[in-house]
Amino acid sequence: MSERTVEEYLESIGALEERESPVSTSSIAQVLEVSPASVSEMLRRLLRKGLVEYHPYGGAALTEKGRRRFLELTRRHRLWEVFLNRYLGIGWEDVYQPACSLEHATSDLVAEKLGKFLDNPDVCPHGSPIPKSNLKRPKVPGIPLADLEAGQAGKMVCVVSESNSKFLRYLTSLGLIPGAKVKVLEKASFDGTLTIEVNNSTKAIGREAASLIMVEPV
Amino acid sequence: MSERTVEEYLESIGALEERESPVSTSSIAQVLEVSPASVSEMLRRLLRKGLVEYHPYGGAALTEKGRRRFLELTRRHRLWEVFLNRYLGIGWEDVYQPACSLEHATSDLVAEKLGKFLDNPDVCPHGSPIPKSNLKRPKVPGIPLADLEAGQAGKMVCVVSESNSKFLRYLTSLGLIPGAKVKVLEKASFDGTLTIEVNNSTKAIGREAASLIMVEPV
DNA sequence: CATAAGAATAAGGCTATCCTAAACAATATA
DNA sequence: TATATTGTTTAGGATAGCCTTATTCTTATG
Ligand SMILES: [Mn+2]
Ligand SMILES: [Mn+2]
Ligand SMILES: [Mn+2]
Ligand SMILES: [Mn+2]
Repeated sequence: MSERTVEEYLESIGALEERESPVSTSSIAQVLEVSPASVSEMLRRLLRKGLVEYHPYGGAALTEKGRRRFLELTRRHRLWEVFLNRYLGIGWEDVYQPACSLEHATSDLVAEKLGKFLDNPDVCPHGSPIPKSNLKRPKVPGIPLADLEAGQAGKMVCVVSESNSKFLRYLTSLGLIPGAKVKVLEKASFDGTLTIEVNNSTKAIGREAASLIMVEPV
Repeated sequence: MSERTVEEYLESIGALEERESPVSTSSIAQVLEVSPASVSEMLRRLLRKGLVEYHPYGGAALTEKGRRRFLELTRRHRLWEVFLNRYLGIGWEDVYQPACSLEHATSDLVAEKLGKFLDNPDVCPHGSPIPKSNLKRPKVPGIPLADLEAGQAGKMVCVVSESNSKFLRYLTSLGLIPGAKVKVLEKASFDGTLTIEVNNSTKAIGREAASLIMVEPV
């Protein structure tokens, strides 16, 4: 019985709910790289288990029970990311995949002890908030860097696409890591390409990429 | 596809090979709590994958490839046990189960970094040797405590039944943990029950239990 | 050596998860 | 509003694992 599969579905749905609610079959299919037909089938199964609300052709939403499970998993995922990064020295661009496996192999006891060992950190290496043991849904903070105007400055808080190694390596090369100070020098009115200043050096970044970076304006 | 299942089979077979070679269908069935028929089927599957040698009615043995996979998994399992025990403070009686899940969720990179972080320990919390990265099969050291004669003394090296929490808690209560000095004061000729001295106190232990404790005679 | 007991496999079935192709619903567009 | 496009579900089928029951091997024993 692959409990694992159910958990991956819950995680996708939970993450997608930040942007889209209810969540469409096709979004889930895309994230999980699975056919829409398989998703339909699974949604019926999750409905029977009381993990999602679901009306055919109407999309899905986590129930209270599903949401709790989702936050538990997110907490575990991000705690492992912190461990892998801080203690094993694995770069932020490579922690997502291993954490995505480890999260499913983590008992309540291990999760609790791991949290204590790491001193219950507030954020993962990508800057995303770690749900507390009380399992309140944490607020993703900040606004997209792409939304700043020329002249505005901000402090980077987190990145949205945590599993894309190539993108994260690219950000590292720009000096764009959580906590970095960014100032927008110019914003192309044509396509929104930004000229920014990070660490006293000037860089360019496309609108698409800049929309995945969350900053707190200062 | 549950790679996990294949791995559990390899681990059982590898462990059983210490005592029995080739390994019988029924032993595997017993360890994995699965029907003999299921084992037969799985052995054919492992054969096709080149992980075991297998002749119907003739039992199974790991191939070179299977053995390598087995040692890799054993190494991961025991490294996690060390981590759980040493850093998360989970007792030796409770580390087996979580490690048995984590081992399957451990990439080569994480295994290597974890080994380094832990300083490549030689043994797990139960005293069992941890295969090195070079994957040579380590020798289980010592002889059963049950084989000592009255008057003989030894140093405990490891325990054989690592997943039996109740047994391990019992040993803890006797002061029998790896490294402990034991002296056999008496050995009942009737059923081999031992009277032993550990930590300057006298205890009794049955032959059955004493046969699961490995000691180095001194 | 014949046979009974025990071990292993074969046969037939079940569920979870995935797929493709076909049918159907919702929506956007003319 | 009719129609084309797009999204979703159904139908039908596959595979991995597991089970139970029946059959076939192997081995121990008289
Ligand atoms: Mn995962
Ligand atoms: Mn993260
Ligand atoms: Mn395991
Ligand atoms: Mn151990």
